Amino acid sequence: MNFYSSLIAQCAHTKSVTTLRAVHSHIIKSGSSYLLLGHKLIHGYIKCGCLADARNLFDEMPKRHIVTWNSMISSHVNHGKSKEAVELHSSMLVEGVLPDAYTFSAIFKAFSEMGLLCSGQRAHGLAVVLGLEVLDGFVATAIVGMYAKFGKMKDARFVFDRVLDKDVVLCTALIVGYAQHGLDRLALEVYKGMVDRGIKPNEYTLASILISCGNLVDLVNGQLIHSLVIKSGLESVVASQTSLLTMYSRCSMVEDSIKVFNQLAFASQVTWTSFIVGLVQNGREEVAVSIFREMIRCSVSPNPFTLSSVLQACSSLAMLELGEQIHAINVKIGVDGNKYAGAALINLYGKCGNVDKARSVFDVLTDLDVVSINSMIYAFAQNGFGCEALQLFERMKKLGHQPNGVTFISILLACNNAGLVEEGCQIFSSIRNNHNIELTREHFACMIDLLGRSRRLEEAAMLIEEVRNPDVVLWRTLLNACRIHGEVKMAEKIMRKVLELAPEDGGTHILLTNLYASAGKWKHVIEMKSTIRDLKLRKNPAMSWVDVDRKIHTFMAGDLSHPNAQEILEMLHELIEKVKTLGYNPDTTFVLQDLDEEKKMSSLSYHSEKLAIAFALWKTGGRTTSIRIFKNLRVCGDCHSWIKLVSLLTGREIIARDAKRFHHFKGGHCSCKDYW
DNA sequence: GTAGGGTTAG
Repeated sequence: MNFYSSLIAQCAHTKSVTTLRAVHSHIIKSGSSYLLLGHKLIHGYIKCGCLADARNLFDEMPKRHIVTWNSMISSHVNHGKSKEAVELHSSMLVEGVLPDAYTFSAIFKAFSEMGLLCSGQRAHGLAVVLGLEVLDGFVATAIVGMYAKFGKMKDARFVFDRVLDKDVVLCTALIVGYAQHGLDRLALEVYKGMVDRGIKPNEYTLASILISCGNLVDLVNGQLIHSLVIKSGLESVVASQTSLLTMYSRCSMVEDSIKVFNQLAFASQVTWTSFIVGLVQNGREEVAVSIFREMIRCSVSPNPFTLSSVLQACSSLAMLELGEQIHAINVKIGVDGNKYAGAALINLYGKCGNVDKARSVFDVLTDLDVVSINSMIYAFAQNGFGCEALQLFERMKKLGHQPNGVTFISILLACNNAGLVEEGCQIFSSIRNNHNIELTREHFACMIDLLGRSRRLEEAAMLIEEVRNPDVVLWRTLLNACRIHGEVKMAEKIMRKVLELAPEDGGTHILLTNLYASAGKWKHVIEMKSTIRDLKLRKNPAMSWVDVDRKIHTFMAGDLSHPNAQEILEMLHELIEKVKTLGYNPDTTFVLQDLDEEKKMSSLSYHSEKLAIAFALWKTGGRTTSIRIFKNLRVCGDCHSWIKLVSLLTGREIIARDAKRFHHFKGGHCSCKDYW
């Protein structure tokens, strides 16, 4: 018997499973009783990490000791098998074995991981009855940790306060709970209390309290803790360094977080990620991208946190190509079902006009939530896919996800961009009846735009009256609607309002100038232009750019300085003549200058988007099926009808992003259905 | 013969 015992102990120590299994079968053959050796074998299997072997043997045991129950439960919790741990715990109670302090210290974590609050509360009750709740520090910590995970901080605090012999681990558990639920002042208070009582914080405590300092943008305390980290000799501990980085970047001290990162001896996956996250949050996207590349070079694999963050950077920088590479990484490391990385990818593809790709990312997400669904609705909305947005909106409700304020902004934008006026009105009134959603300025802006553009100007104006302190953006939205419908009188009235709010706003002056110009009121145009000059307001020059063979080519209206200007002009004139045979008739009302008809015509021909498209068609020959152009202002009506015909003529898909939205031109039609 | 706490996200 002793011989077997020492053999098992040796196997457990060296973690040699094969030998352990051999010893196990030897014991069976020898006919020895399991009563004593079985427990030893189970512990051996657990030490080797073979929970399945341990469980099989455990189930065969005629009598099971509390120590073995505890080991079985805690090892399952530690291996992320909380479901099995909870089941074991129930069978233990059914067999009439009372839990002890060891059982409790393990089982509460399993309850919180399984989201079983009621079971946790029942177990807490039992711990009270057995007198183990606050007398044993381990048990108290486990209970505090469980309530903290459920966000029940009052319950956590209630248990904490009654523990007489508090130690650093118990205090840290409470601090972490507060920090993770935004109760950072309470976290600091507990921290101060523990220090006053002479309990020395360790790396776990400092890592958490730094996060609270960051959340509070409390640089003073943050720096104080930083010096404590150094004094305690914890500089080489990764977690405290990670928290330091995060603290500095939340306090907008990017340079300090870069300094911490550069001084690190070792960076874990989480450290790299935290650094990248901080850089993106502080608008340092380029640096974030280069750090990400370095992380990959150092063979540190990214996780969904990293990927979603660097994808955000790609979105801001419109780096579609890098985004596509990251998409490939998502698939490769098997996180393409992750909602965080997925939502970031959907945002990127949506922003770059690739709705099909956004949709294919969305379709493989495993765990949908409101935010990831919102991303997809927004991608549809941005690109004028109104019906698809509405369908998804219906589906989300059927799946039991409550739409939030962002959902409604996206869905109203979808209605707006697709000209779905009635649907938009219906949804808007449904938000009014839904008391869970607070109507914001953005909802009103969308609705005013929708009504205004469909010529329901009075209704739009009434809506503005409902907004408390309406801002320039709202008035300007209405002003733009007046411009579209040539409502000069109303526009002048609104103009006065706008100039009260923002007397030197350039955009407003330009809007009114354009309105006068399209109504042919050239006298007023001249007056406005001199006002604009006096105010030193400059209109942004119209500009388009196109990415051909990974190089960006920029075009300004009438600007023929491109090295290939000759070829571009030839292509442009050829296109114009060809689309004329398809019915294109240059519409000079879009020329906002008082020129004669012929000059107007040539000014129209050299709009920046026409130049960019002509260039892309010439440069790519027949190589690509789609062309993507970007414009800083809105695409004009003449160019819009011209591009539609060019898409028909050349059989290419032309995707244009203007200042407001996407236009997908294909086979002579545009996704905006001529409503924008 | 067993046990408790940490850092990254729209």
